[in-house]
Amino acid sequence: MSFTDRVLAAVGRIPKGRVASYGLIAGMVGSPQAAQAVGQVLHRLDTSSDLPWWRVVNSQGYITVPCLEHPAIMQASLLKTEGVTVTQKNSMFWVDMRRFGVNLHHDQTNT
DNA sequence: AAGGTGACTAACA
DNA sequence: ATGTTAGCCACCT
Repeated sequence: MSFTDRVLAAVGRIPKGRVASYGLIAGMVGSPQAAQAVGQVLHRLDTSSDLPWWRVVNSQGYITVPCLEHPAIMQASLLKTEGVTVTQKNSMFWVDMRRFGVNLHHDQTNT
């Protein structure tokens, strides 16, 4: 299974209503230092994909999506739809990782 | 095959 | 505390 496939699988396991950082995903697939590569994978993700790409934000909890196909504002609203509180800070969208981060709280850690 | 890129991070100044 | 710089990793050209 390629790195990409593992990343996609990991993203797919992010529970609804919660978010994960690129770094966390990287760790989940066994490459803690590949956060940027994770972003790379999601960046290439097909628009028609059913993957919950919007549940991924950076380590600070900020939405950093330059992609016009998947605007930050879209990601923000998708998250809100799931019950995630998204705040606007400096014209940027932010999520409190302490409240919605996957690693904290109870987790869904599968295999 | 080699070099450049990016939805990242953590460390420094 | 904020702004910049330097590593890191897999994918694309």
